[in-house]
Amino acid sequence: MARESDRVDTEAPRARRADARRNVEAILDAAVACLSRDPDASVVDIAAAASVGRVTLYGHFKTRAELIDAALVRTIQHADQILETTDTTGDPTEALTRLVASSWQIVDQFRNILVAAQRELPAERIRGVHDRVVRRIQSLLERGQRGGAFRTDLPKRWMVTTVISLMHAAAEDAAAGRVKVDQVPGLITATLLAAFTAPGAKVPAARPSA
Amino acid sequence: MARESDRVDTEAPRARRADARRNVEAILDAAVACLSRDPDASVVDIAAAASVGRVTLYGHFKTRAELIDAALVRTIQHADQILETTDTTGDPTEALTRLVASSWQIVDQFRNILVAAQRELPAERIRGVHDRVVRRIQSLLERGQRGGAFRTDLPKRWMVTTVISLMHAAAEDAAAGRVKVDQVPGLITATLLAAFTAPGAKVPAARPSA
DNA sequence: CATAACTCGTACAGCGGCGTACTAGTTATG
DNA sequence: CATAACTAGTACGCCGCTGTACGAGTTATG
Repeated sequence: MARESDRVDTEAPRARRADARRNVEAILDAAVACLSRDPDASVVDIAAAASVGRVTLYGHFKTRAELIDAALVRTIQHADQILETTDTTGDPTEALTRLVASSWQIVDQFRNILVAAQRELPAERIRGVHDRVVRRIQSLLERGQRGGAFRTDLPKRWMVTTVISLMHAAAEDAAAGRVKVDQVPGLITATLLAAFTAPGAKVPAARPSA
Repeated sequence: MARESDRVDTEAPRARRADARRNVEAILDAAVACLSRDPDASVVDIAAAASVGRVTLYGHFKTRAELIDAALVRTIQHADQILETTDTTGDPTEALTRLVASSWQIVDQFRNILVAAQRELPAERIRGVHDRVVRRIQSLLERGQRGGAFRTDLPKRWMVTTVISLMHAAAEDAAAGRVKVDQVPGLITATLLAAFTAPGAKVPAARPSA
């Protein structure tokens, strides 16, 4: 079935007026900001933060779910752009280090958006939206496996899960002040590089990325 | 300040009537069951599941939060009992294997209770309740570090976070059908044993626990 | 068996969020 | 400049959940 929110980059048959487009942007910005602070932020909060009447908001997004979906898509696209500029070629261990450094920043900033989405949107929708970024991780892992840098005795799915879950866990620990933010990427990479080493092989030393 | 729910194993000044105690048990059972299915389960749902009037429920738990707190405590105690019977002596890698096998089952069953608690209860309360079980993991890790089995270049806190987060991630993957339940403990241990190997050292082979 | 403990159902009040009508006003755009 | 697009505000109606009050019935317990 077709979703309205598929028109993310395609445009409606009739061009919308300039101020309308500006408002939609403001609403999405506000949504991202509010939901990042509080995943339970209400439509009222978001409309207020966007300096827009609540009714106006409903003019652009039929329901709260649709709004959150749009905010999620926007965030993911933003993230994907950043990851696009991250060099994932060369030595897989170093590439993983770079990828983790970039990804974690995003995860840390926007994880609450994901929380909001998980409460409002069906699970498969969320997976669908994350497809590109997951694929990015997966293909790096596969390349590392083919080159012998990463172990091949674990399912690829599980390795991806490991990467993602450690980044989220680190974000929570950082938010709770349990670890210092600037040392987080180092912790994640040091852990992942070891975790992805085959039994019997020697664990490579993690090198700082910055 | 003192909490009402501290009277978990201590008893009230006046002994309560037998049927009252039975009802409280039924309510707690129902709460655990309902919240496991849906972390947003309402008081109505829980009362119904316990075959008890909603008002009766309120007679025992002043608020929804108090009920969830009690359900959480009950679950943790139950978990702690199971972990109590798990042998964490001997070779640390094997001990970790056993501990993960036991713990994961619990996490898989009851993670939704934690979700409910996280939405209703203050974070420090949740950490407080988990204290014993976290300590259990931590002391095993420390023992492994002293014996040279586990790396010492990562903060203990982070290693504990890694253990816990992988178990939760695995539980979600299992619930989504992304991995088969019976191979999950193996995946977690294989990953953890490698992750906890020092750079330059060889990763030990994971041995099945069952 | 008498009393206190406990339970039940219904009903009510409050809250906050969601989504919609309606009217009146403003502003971009051809 | 005329029209259509857009916005604002207010005011509803709806819903579900929480917590409380009441009055009457049941049951364990000394």
